[in-house]
Amino acid sequence: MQNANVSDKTIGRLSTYRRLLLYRFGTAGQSHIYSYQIAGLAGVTAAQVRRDLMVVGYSGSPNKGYRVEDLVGSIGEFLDRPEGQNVGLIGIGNLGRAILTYFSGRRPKLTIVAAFDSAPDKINRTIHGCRCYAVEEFPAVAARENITVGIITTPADAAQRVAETLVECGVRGILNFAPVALKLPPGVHCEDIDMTMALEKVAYFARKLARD
Amino acid sequence: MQNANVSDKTIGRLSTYRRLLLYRFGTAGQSHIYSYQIAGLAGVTAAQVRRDLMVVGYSGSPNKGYRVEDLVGSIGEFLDRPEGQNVGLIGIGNLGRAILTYFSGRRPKLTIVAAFDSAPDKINRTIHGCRCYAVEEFPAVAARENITVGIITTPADAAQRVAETLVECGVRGILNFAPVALKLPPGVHCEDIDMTMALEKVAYFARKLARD
DNA sequence: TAGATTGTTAATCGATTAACAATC
DNA sequence: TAGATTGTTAATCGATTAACAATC
Repeated sequence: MQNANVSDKTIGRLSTYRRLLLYRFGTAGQSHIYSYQIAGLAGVTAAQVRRDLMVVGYSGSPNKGYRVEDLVGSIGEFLDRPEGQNVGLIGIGNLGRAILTYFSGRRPKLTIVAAFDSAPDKINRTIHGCRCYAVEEFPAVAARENITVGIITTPADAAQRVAETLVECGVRGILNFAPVALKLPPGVHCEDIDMTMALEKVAYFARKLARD
Repeated sequence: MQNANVSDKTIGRLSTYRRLLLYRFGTAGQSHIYSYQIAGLAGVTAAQVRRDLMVVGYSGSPNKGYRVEDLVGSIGEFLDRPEGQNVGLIGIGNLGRAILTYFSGRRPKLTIVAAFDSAPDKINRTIHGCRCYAVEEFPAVAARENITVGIITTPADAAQRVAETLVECGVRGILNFAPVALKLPPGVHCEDIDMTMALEKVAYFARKLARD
């Protein structure tokens, strides 16, 4: 298999490039784009962009750059599963609901097909087109809806237990908003988004920069 | 000035350690803790923890480890401004509202004191104890409330303009949820949280791991 | 062709890891 | 003391950057 281990950061940047191209393509509509133009939009170096794009196997043309349409297609072939992937969200609090709204229709190949919570008053409803279930129903729903990706927006103390359920049901990718380090077996990829940590970091550097 | 340039990642981990200690301290209540115990909770190595803690200038004791209470205090002295810092949020959409709720009362030294939007129907209200203003009022409110940190939850096309306003008003730290690379002058720290990118990354690796 | 770009290799940089000395 | 831990230095690792050859 080619490109057996591509850097986590490279995948992230490819996702960013594609979105910028889609946005740019819709408005400006230029047919070709240079690495330095993508770099300017994404806030990275042109060499970085070229190196990342080599990973997807799409070659640019010297002095003409990259064809926008083909490039978007190639990144899509590389990043997406053609038939799409279904996502389950666990934890229907304020953050969970915001994320349901945020991702609704944003990426055609990634759909949040079901949401789960342990509180009885939150289940058997529909939020932004997404059906809500009890956590106990996850195995059945995951199998029926073919859920391969999970988003955890539960409180910290419930996250580990939820993660274990997800893994047991065949989920290999987890986006974790709970502020705990999940203990997961090998073969499961977890991406953590810790908003409290991010805000404290920003506050620290703001304070430090203000002193100078 | 000692420790002139501490790694961005170190600051983030220190924030994580503190929260874990506060959580742990409240429930378990042990007076001392070893580096490997913190490491286990945070998902890093013990050597990493020791190196990070040296940055805050708090020394542990061989064979006894770190005093939990003193350690939390030392990290606080290092990370926080004693009188606290005020935060402004711009963009009162679903994500903005979720973040207002999420940070409400979570960190005593960091308070979101005002929210801003351009839509008339969203201003002059109070959401979770936070007053909402028109974006044009930002300079006046920021000066009055001493806002030094900004959270951007606007759509992508408004983010750069908003960021420039923040910087003009003396904000030195920005937490950016909009999926664009903000062009900022030196002396301003920006932390990006790109949820779409994170989900696409997770989906990619889930797909890749499922193939193996 | 000349010029500007792309693809590729070597050098640099920074953070992490591992090994060791110091300490209670 | 012996043992287990902490603080410190050197080695490793990986990603990024810079330099260069290839190409339209």
